[in-house]
Amino acid sequence: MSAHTASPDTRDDAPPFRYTAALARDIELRWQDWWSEHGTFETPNPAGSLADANLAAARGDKLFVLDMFPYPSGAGLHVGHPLGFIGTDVFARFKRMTGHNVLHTMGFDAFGLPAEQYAVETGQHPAITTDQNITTYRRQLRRLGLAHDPRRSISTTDPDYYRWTQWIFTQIFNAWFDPDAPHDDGVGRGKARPIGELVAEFEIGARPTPDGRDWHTLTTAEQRAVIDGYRLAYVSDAPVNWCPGLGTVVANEEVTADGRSDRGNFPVFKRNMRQWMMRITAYADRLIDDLELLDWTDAIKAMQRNWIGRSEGANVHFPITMNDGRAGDITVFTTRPDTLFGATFMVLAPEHPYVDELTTVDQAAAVADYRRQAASKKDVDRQDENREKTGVWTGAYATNPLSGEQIQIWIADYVLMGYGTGAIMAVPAGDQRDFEFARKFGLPIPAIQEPPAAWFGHRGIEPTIDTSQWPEAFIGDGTYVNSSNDTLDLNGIDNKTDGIATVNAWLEQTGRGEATITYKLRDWLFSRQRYWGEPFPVVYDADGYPHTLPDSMLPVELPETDSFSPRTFDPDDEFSNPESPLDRLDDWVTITLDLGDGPQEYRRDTNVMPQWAGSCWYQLRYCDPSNTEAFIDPVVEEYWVGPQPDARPDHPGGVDLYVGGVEHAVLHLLYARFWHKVLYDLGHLSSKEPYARLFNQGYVQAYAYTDDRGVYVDAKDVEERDGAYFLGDRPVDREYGKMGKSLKNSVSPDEMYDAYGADTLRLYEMATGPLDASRPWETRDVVGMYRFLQRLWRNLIDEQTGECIVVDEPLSDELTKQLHRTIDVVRTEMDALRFNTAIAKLIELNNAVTKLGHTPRAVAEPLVLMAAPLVPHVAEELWRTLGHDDTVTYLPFPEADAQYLVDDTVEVPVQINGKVRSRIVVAAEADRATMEATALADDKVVAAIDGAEPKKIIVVPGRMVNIVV
RNA sequence: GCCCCGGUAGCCCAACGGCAGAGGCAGCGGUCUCAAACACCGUCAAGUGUGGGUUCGAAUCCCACCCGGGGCACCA
Repeated sequence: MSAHTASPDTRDDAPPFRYTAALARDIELRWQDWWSEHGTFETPNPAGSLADANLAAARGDKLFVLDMFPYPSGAGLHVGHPLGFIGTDVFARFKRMTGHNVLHTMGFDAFGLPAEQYAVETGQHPAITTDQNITTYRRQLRRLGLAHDPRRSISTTDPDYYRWTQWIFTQIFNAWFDPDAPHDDGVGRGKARPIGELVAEFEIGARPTPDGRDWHTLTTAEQRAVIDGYRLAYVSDAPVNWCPGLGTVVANEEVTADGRSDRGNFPVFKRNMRQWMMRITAYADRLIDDLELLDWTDAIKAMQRNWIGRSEGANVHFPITMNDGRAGDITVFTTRPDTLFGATFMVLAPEHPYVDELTTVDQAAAVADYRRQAASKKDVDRQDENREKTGVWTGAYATNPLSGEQIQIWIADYVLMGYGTGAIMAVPAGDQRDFEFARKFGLPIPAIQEPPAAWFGHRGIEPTIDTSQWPEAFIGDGTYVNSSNDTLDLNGIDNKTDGIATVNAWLEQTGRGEATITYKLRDWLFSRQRYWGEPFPVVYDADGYPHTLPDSMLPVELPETDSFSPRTFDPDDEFSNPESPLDRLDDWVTITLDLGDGPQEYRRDTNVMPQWAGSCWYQLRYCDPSNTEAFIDPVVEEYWVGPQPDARPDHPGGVDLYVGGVEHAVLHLLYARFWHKVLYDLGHLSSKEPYARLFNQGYVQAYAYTDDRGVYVDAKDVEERDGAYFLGDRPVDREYGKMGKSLKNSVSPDEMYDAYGADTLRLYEMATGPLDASRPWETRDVVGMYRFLQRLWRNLIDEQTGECIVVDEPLSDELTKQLHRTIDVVRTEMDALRFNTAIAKLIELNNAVTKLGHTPRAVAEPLVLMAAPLVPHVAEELWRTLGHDDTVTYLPFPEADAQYLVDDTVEVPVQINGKVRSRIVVAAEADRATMEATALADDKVVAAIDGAEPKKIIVVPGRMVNIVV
């Protein structure tokens, strides 16, 4: 529907000074140059290289507005990308005009898989493609007229930037998590401390070594091993997600629900490998608890809570006897210790280490067979909920610690080794999976709670504790039955909370178990076997122990090489092995350094960091981009992102407004919060959270079309005929989805600049709906905003001569009122990011001016100033035309005079029985009695009531009257 | 299955529990034009997804359900 994007004014007889696309282009390019030359959007800092403390104070209160870090894609921008960028720009510009020192800039998240994949596809070095893409992005963003401070724009690929990413890594590596350390604010415990303090505790014997030996009797290597086991960044040999199709391992957060990589959609396999991990699990509680301090949507908070998956319950020890006669116990994790009396069997994951030691001779063949089957299944398949339950008995028994009964030990693949302890107690009466399993294998299902009558009612059965009558397990609050032993009695308790507390106390008292918490969150797999990322600032000594490099040796620059392509494999080749491109660079890998013990030969780490590393702290660098002494000056940090106790006593600090899509809920947003908290704990930051307020913008969606093979075709080439859609002669099917490359439904902003100009595009994107709503792109609707700008222009400028035609005459009372009401609403709506309603009010005011036939200066000037955040170029031009010579950027936003916001008289509806039957005009401050009397005297009301006696009369002063008859 | 978000005119969207309409698109009629496009002026348009409930009064609050979008899911 390329025809739609042609400019509406293609004729050649347009008035010479009409606001056309060509004129808009001229104005926009001119002002963009002017802003650059004058450094209009440069924002002063309180200290450091960008300091101008006086100017900062003059600008007003600080405000940090941030867009999610864009990846500069090779395809350039489409009109969906800038939705959030324009929103933050309008907000930031508005706030500048209401007395704020606003920090707003944009850099590039240019390391990582997408950038590298693009380079591999195009056969060019990623450094080249990345530079090109950033250049394209900068051009397209500049063309939008975004008021960014260009001095603060950074790229994660700049050595000056990743020097500090590497420095932060060394901070994390050289730190450990002390679960007992009190927080700085005195509330709660658990924080990161420098690793040196741990060493000191071992040395003076304040902390016992893991195996109890005296620290000083350990060999140096043993001491290293102990210390490394505490670090927040550590090398671990554990199950990781190996993705042969990408040639690298990836984090849990990068694996989709169906077991594939979120980049490239390749299969992912669980494999034991030696990899760098980040101990994010240590922060699980704080990452959940501090969500309370954040002004984020409930949806995002829920996603983070869900991902961290904190689950409170108890570990319970079930005594067993091994095949060799040794006594032991199997520990299970349960969230329902109150149902322990109903545990009639136990299920181990097939991989559980005790299986061999428990399986009886009779069952050995069946168990071996089952384990083989389970091993051949992928995790994804094992987790398909609809699968029929399978499992085999090991032949062994455990003792239920509460009932004392002997219960069978089974293995089944619905129990996962990676969660809890890899073993469960099965309570078939109280857990649906266990219920199904017990039914299938004929295991006992004793009732341990009596469900409420309603439960039976819903299922159409009579209340009974004979579970053979039950269609499913009962989960909820019910009165306990069959739940007592000599020292514990739950019978009669009617709710879970009390039941759980009672059992937990008994477990701890008797040593049979203890209350505990488990998490779904795993440690963050941090190394990638790729080229295009930050090298680890790590070398290994002759004994294989890792050392971080001192600050003076940073950055570790990514070595130049032409063989940057990773070794990738058949995506299904599970048993392939990663090969990092840096491994091939022998000259680089081997290095002689003096790390304090004299020159020695070391081997560099050849992994690179994941894409998410650079985005964990970029907003801090925006604050202080050229600091060579620190990643951020503490004074600057406190100014821009420090806590604001005036706003609320427990304000955590962080960016004032962060706008981006919802897709980073458990990736970037979780990792960034984690790094921020570590840096806070180590005393480098005053803020404990990176993003105080998060706003999720909607997506721009568009129709997409598939041909008869189901392949997407270019939406631009599709035509509509008689309600059907065709590509040439071939009919195509219409779909609808997020604009982008994959659906081939992108519209480029360049097309919009050519047809209408950037101001129209900005206005259209903001007018189509509230910022958090997804909306369809309709190119043919854009013209509405273009017409508005043309009318605004025509109200101020003669289209034939280009002269300013505003007149100096007083405003009518009516227009004065409308102006002040508009100001009032526009201020409120812009402040709340509801630009669509602000725009509607401006159009209304402009339409009123149009009707006047001439434009008084007293309305023209505030109209231009109010439009300025939305359409900055044309606003600057009109402001010039009005005879001023300053930029509108820092002019005060118009203020409404309260006296014009109230009416002397109001028209209010009169309802009879809730239906509007008439309207009356009363004084605005008329009291109830006056309104009631006026209403009852109204002709239509008299007629409607028809002599009936009102039963009740409701009067809302200034609003309405309702007469009930 | 569970958790979020949303369903108002042909379309996109407004509406402190109080007159369903601010704005835009499309449609229709007109002005301009040889004609058209552009521009301008005017105009039409739904009773708010469905069913209950609370209330003097419900798009708005509550309950159940339907539809669309997003997230999570043998998590013990």
